[in-house]
Amino acid sequence: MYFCVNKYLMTRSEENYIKTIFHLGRKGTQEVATNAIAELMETKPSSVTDMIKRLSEKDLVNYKRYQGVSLTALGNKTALGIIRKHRLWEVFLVEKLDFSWDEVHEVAEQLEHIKSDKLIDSLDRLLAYPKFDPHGDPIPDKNGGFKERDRELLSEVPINTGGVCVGVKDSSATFLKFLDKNGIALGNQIKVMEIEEFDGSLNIEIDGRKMQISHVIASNLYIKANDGI
Amino acid sequence: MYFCVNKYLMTRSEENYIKTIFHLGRKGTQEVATNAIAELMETKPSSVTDMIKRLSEKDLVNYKRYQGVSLTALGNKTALGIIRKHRLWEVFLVEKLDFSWDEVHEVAEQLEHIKSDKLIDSLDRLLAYPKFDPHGDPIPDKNGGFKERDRELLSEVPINTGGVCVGVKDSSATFLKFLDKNGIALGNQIKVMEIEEFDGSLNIEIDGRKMQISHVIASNLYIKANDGI
DNA sequence: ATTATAATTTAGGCAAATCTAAAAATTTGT
DNA sequence: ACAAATTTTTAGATTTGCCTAAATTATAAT
Repeated sequence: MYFCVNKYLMTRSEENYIKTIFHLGRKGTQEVATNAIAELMETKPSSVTDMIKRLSEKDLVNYKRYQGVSLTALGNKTALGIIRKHRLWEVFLVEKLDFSWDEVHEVAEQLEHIKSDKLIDSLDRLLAYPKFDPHGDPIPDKNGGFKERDRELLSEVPINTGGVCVGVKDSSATFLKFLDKNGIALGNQIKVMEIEEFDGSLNIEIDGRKMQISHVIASNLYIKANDGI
Repeated sequence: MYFCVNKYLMTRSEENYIKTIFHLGRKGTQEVATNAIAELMETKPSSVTDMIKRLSEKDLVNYKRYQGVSLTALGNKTALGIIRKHRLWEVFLVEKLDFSWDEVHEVAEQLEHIKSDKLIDSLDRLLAYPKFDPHGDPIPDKNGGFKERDRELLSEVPINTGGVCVGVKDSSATFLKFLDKNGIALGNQIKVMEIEEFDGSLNIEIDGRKMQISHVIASNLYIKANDGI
């Protein structure tokens, strides 16, 4: 068993690398490329190599030169701890401090590095143990466990499918503000009425109101299909 | 007027130095000594000198070699901003997350460096604009204004004086736990019954209950004298 | 299969924030 | 007032985390 010896010894930067490697590792199942990390973190590949070596020393990642990198069990647990904190803080900001969902990310990026088990567990309790963050992403529990919700991209479902909007794939402020402007929010009932062959845009009915959205938009919205359809 | 150009460009370490210089500057009205800063921050005088030069470059402190250091108007405003954040977070931890008053300091030391005006102003609102933190220290408002509450050390008041316990001078966990163990808390009515000549210890009546406390304890408790006594 | 291209790593350097050891300035004691 | 003690600063080194430029390895193309 791991005793998280280094849990409180990690620097901010190390934590950010672990988080990034976790996110990139989700997509493909294979090793994460140095360049991919560098691009996402807006840093240089050489800096990434430096850091990977340090993380490797600490047994947070598996690393062989030129072969990419992957999280160890300890690294994975660490990542889930950071993501838990990030998402709980996001819920706090929206629920308790009236932030909008496009404002939370930046502040949560700072708050996720605060080190105190008691703090985060108390926050969890204050928020009544939420299962999802404001963008519909699942919040790991204190042991790092979480289940991906059963959901599909709106762009992937057939005509006449309806469901509840439960999440966004792109959670950039730009996209979220666009959704606000167009009255699209989590919890809305969405039904696909028609798909335009020409450009893939969709005619949808959202909470009774008809509108047209581009394929790009649809491919960034998750819905949970209604039962029995 | 200052436009706080550097407000969001300050490092954690710089902020900690500014805070320390502020606290040391309160006591005596004169310049703060390098050694005093080093001792309080548990660092070496040479490190302090280095940092002071950097702070001086940024116009946060007045500095002349060998002459000690003092905050500029900008430095003072910066310090008050950090203290505001620290104390608001302490209130949050106690009021919303059920921390005890001896547990808040460590976590608040981390939270005080989070950079977001919206965050701290919303927090202020959530907490209903508290005027004092859990140790009875005043919380600066968003412009840095605050008034020291009218209060006296219990050790300084004459026999038969009574008042409400409104603060502690030493807010170390050790002292606070001692107070908890002995049932002394902010809000208690305290009256000085007798002062022992030999060692300066005090017989007091606290919320109706009689007890004896040492001079050291009394010199770390603030009371607000009852009106009309 | 060999070359061209792309990805990754190494080498060497820089800034922040710290340290130790030594030098310089100030303060104190008599 | 002058030597001794104390305080403060300088000089030079270290660690983290980043950079650029050059070298190395892997991958893709013909």
